[in-house]
Amino acid sequence: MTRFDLTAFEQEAQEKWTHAFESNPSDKEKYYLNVAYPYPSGAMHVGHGRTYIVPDVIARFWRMRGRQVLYPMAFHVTGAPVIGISKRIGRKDEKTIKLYKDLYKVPPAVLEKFTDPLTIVKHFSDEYQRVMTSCGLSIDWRRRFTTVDPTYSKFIEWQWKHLYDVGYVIKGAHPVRYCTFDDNPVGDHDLLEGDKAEVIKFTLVMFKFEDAVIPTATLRPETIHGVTNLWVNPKTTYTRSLVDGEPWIISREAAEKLQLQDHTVIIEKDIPGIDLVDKKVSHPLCGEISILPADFVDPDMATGMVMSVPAHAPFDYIALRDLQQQGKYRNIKPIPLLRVEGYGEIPAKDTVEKAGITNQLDPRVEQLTQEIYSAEFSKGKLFEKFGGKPVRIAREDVAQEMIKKYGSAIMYEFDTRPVVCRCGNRVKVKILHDQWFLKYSDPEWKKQVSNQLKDMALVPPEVRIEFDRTVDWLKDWACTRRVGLGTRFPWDKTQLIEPLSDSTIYMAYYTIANKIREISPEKLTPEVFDYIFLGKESSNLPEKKKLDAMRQEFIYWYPYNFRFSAKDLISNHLTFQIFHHVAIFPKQYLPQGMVVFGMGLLNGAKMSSSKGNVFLLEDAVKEFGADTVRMFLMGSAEPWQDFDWRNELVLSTKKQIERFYNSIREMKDVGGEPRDIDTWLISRLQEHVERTTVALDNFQTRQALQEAYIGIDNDLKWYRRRLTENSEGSRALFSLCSTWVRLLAPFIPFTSEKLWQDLNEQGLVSFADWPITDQKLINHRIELAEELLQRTVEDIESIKKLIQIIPKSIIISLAPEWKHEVFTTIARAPDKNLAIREIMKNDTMRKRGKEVTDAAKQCTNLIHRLPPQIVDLIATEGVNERAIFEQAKDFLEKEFGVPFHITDSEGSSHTKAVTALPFKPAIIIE
RNA sequence: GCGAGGGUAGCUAAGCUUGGCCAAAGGCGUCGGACUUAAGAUCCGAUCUCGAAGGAGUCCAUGGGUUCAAAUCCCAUCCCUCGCACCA
Repeated sequence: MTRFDLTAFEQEAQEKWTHAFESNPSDKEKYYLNVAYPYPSGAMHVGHGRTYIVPDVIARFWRMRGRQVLYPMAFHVTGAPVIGISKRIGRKDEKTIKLYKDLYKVPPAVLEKFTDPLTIVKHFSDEYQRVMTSCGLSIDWRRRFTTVDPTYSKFIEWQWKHLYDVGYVIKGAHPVRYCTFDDNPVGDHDLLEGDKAEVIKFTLVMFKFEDAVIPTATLRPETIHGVTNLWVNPKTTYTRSLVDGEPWIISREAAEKLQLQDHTVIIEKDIPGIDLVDKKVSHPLCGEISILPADFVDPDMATGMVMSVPAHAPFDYIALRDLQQQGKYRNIKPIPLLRVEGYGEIPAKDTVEKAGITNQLDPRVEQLTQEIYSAEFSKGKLFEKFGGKPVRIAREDVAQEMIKKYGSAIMYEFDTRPVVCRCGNRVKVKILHDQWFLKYSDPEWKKQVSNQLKDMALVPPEVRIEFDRTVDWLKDWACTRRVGLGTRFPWDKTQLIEPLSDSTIYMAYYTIANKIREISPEKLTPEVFDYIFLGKESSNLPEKKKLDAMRQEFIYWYPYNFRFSAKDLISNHLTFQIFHHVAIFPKQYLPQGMVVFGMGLLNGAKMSSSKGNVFLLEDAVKEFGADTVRMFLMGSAEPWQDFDWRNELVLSTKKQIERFYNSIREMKDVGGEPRDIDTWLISRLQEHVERTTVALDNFQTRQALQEAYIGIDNDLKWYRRRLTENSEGSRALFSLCSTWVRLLAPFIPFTSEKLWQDLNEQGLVSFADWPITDQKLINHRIELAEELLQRTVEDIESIKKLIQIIPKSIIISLAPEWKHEVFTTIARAPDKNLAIREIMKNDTMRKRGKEVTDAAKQCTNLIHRLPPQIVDLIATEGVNERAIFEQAKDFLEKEFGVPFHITDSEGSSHTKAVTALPFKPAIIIE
């Protein structure tokens, strides 16, 4: 007998599988599923494992159900991360070296070559394939590619030509976070500090000052009507600068910033802030006012000069109050300009006084500002003399008017500061020109995507809302980059197509990836792809025969049935890919469905390579075996839920597999005659098959495992208990073995393959027929009988435990016929509360009086406690309780070691006997 | 802040869509027993409280409400996770 040895099973199965999952078009109906391909810049951890094992289980399930299944894989190597990694390794950055050497276990000789970014992705692509294979993923590896293959680039060029032709690739200007030291835009991950900072658009209100202007930045241009003064920080040095030829008074920081925002700036001279105090400025909308000193003014915020609206801005109010308390500027009064529900005439005054703020540097002032800002924006209305419009409308109108008439400009600034690049340099806002966008804002395009979403299956259904919202919210997407790996942007060869934009329709590329390699890249003109994917004929197509084969393959596989990915990609990739599909492919080739995954935890904490909190997939496979890893990952949570990897739990999964293996090996050769309990076992099995199938149909891997493993295992426990002495069961067990192995084959394919062979079944279990439910084998009568027996045994056990006497005999006392009538009447009644009237219409019942009403109450109670199917069965088919207990007498006496008597409760002298109910006989222990 | 999801016994996790099968599945842990020279493994049993009869009491983030009946429906509050774009 072969011992349980997962490693041996793995080796055996791998040999048989070498080319088994290479999939070509056939007569069978297809099932095409794919996953977001990995970016191979590091080793796989168990979180990745689940991402690829879930689709594998589904692939194996449908393969067994007779579909032609395609599960392909490729590698996304586009983008900048590996560039950074290779640089860091090049300059011997300790943290990086440690990560790659110790955690990812890259041999020193290989690590040396990691100064070349392509070597990194090549190394880890191979490793990914090796580890994925060791997990038993049924992937067609002939279709593997990377996104920097010349052939793939040709495909991307074709895709982009289409997008361009329909006007979805556009050019424009765009404010970005920019590091002047790196001379590059910076993303969140490039930031040391300020990763939540957003770029905000300010209006510069231009105040006339001598021969120059003082620009003050504001989000609330409509409050110009309430300006009483300007603020200057007396402790800061300002500049007089020529901005586009016009003299502006701005902070030193502002001068630098404006240069990045399409202005030419020449600093003429410094002006100490103190020198500006008490000077006069004017604006047509508020007249002449003074510049006052205030410490809260930040020279690094926009222009470094602020206009003051003390009636509506808490900062302004407090600063002014502080000055006035010193006896200065007593003549300046806050000028209200709008009314907002819930506040008095001067909202800033109300809130500041209510909060008891005494100092302009109090951190709470920031909160108050936010509060008033949103209240006024949503509910505020300007006074009649200023037009009477709601604030949200007036704001836009005034800004427009100022730009048109009063020389206002736009300035971009962060909402929170500081924002610091990884290089240590301060990040600023720069307006990028020649920036290319994908026009996701296009209403028509959005509409097509929404419509397609309606036709798609989304798993779990809750994510639909999130998709809809994403489509709604999506703005234009900057789609080119200056650094990284990838395909050159066709309309500006100095730029590259950005990684999230070159990975949107590659699922179509998989269908031809193995064949297109035979054609040299330079022959792959857009016309070639037009033919393959869109069926568009044109003259001089090269290698027509091969193209035809590819066209056939595309038509066969496309559209894909399901795409799998983690939930964090909903707001970008998963939605992008629908955009691109609807823009390029006709309706019949558009995506059919998506399955969204949860995250992975390790011992309760989020898995993260950078924090070292990872468990490598390869180590897991070596330590526990591939089947164990698979079964654990599939069984611990449904795919869309977060799962938590804990070694001790994984270990118990391994024991379960071993128990399964041993069970099958013990049961397969048993040859006794089948009896009622075998009928029961096989009947129950039908239901487990049904439920497992439904669960997998719905991608519920956990639910499926509970049915297919625990459900059947529990039945077997009862079955063994019910066997008479010296019996190991019957030959019915063989059919259970065969079914059971197939049910678990998608989850634990290695062990299943081994057992399938032991059962002397033909071929690979990976391609065996998925079990189907046989209605003829379902026997409700016997199931009901066992149910009654199980419940009675449980009751006896719990009574025995409670009364602590050593029983000499046990009497099962059955309910009389009239109680069955009561039970049935109530069970059938649509309104259980009215059933008692129905019963009392019967003369013989009425004569029994209170006895009947009591029984009715008890029956109603019992009916509510029993599963509805059971109640139905009792009511429709009835139960011959006496026969059941007589037949099980031997079993019961064996179980409890005392003689059993089956009697009728009617006429019994035992006080307990009256408690007998249908399906709940009275139990008398003596 | 905005958007989405979630809070269930020592832990983990079903169930809540379609209120009564719910003291609430399964797993882990813990305790007891069997086996064993012992340990481990395995198997059996127990695991909210009370109870010498299968029952009762309290419970499913918190506080209200609807209902004969609520973990499940409604309202409010508190807490947690994820996404928010030039990044795979």
